[in-house]
Amino acid sequence: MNNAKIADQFDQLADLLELEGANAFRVRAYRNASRTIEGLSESLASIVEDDPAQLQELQGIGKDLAEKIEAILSTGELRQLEELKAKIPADVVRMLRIPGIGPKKVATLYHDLKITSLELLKHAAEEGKISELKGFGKKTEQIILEGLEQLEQAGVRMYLADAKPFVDAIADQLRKLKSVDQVSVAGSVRRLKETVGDLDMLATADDPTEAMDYLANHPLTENVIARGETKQRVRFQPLSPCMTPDGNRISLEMDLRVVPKESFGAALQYFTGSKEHNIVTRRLAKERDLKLNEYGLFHGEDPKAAATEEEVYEALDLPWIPPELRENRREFIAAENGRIPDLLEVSDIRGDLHMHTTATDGTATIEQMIEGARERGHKYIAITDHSKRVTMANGLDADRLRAHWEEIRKIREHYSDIEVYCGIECDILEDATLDLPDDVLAEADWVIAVLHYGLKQPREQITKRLLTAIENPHVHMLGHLSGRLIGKRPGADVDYETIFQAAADHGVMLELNAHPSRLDLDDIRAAQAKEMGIPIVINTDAHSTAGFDLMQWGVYQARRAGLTKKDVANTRTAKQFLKMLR
DNA sequence: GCCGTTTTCGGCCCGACTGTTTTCAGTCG
Repeated sequence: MNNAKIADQFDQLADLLELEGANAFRVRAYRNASRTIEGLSESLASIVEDDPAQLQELQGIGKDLAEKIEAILSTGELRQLEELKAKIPADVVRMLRIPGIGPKKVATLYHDLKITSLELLKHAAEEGKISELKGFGKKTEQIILEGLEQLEQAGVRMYLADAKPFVDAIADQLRKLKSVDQVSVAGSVRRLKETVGDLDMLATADDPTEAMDYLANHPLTENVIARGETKQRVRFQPLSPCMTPDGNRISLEMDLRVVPKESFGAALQYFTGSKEHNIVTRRLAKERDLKLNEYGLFHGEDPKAAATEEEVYEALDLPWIPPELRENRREFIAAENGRIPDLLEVSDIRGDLHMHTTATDGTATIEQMIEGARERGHKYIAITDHSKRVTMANGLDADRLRAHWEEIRKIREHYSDIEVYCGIECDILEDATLDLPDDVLAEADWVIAVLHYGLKQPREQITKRLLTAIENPHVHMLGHLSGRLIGKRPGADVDYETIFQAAADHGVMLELNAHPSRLDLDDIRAAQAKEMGIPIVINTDAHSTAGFDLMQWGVYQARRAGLTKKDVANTRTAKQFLKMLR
């Protein structure tokens, strides 16, 4: 039973309690606990094994929830959850996912109309039975019918890499409007989350009409969902490309908020979120007898801070907190201790240590890759083509690999301003052996060990395979660790705690693969690796020279993990980097 | 259900917008 599953049980219980009309703060307690658990770097199982009393030291976990965690760990389930699941049909919980419909309305539909499935809900709406209920009307019926259509899409998120250029472009367009003063992207895009659900935009203007009209009439806008004095929500036409692995197009929605100039900082702080972060900032305001909202920080009617984020945080006795860290994980503790990290920048990266050439599945030659890396200012690179098991990519056996390295050695003679290492992306086979013999690996400057096949093997076997690689003295780094893709296709089931401990013990580095759909090391795990002192390497896995440009997405992920220049190995000079190798 | 320089009770962030209302509850972020 891992942390994610326990967190999920608490989330499910929160949904069900909400439907039961439980105290809203009790529901929130479960959701808070779930979030705390998700953000934990240590597993609950090992905490309990160590000392169960430590559970109650976790944020938002008291006596009751600590007992529930222990019960889940020992019995594999949560009794209250099983009881409520038996009582309330799963489709009733699914109804909560319909936008505009919440727990109160779902409970009414369930209790008064005995609607127990999505099918019954559809029929009831079509027959006009829902609008007869008190508190419901024709419009609600319409919302339900439309919502049912979109239920498949609900909760679908888009890659940051797809969303960000789009939102940035809209921001630029809004900036050109006469009446608009400042514009900033906000929400999860500003926080650089790896995937985003909807888009948030903030503008300042004395009169919001022009900005709102512009967005409402934008060629990519499908329809306006809501429009008020200061806030407008629109749905865009389905964009391509989109994030779903099966190629579904998704419609994005954007909130545009327009506030007066003098409120820009407070509004940006509010609109950037996260919601959990804001709950804390507002509580901190309250403790100081102040009130924080999107218009400013007020003492009674007196504005204390509003124009910039910096002054809002300062008035709360906090340093400015980078948006990437605003998740109410550890940023407030860090801020109080003056330990907000100086986050990694793209320009800090000096080398890229994972790339392919025409020798296997790359589209550029060795020379072209070296030239491309030089153009981007890299001081060192490793050419790491595939090993033979990856037949699809024309993987290299020992003989071809040695010839390939010989060629690299010849070519690198011509470059004095960039170091080029002879590397290999060596597969860890299903039987927990490596795809190339030790004597070949020993000749390499740089060895990446990766899983490509047998990702569905049980956790024990996957973990054993990774341990084999870590224990091989020639392996320097574990490459895209889990094969994880964002979206529907799950990665391998890995015992991260064991792997990280072994990597720390053996001096093996971990890769943060910068490909936007394959950010293998998520921010929580990257933070954990940092805590354990394991060097992280951010690579692009470039298959062409254009592939080098993916580096920023890995850096964004690293920033969310709170990583600094010091935590990332390939910010070092070539000489320092080589020294770090075991 | 959690939490405590208002610590074992009584709080728990705050405002915009919509739909169904006649002053507000529900939902959302």
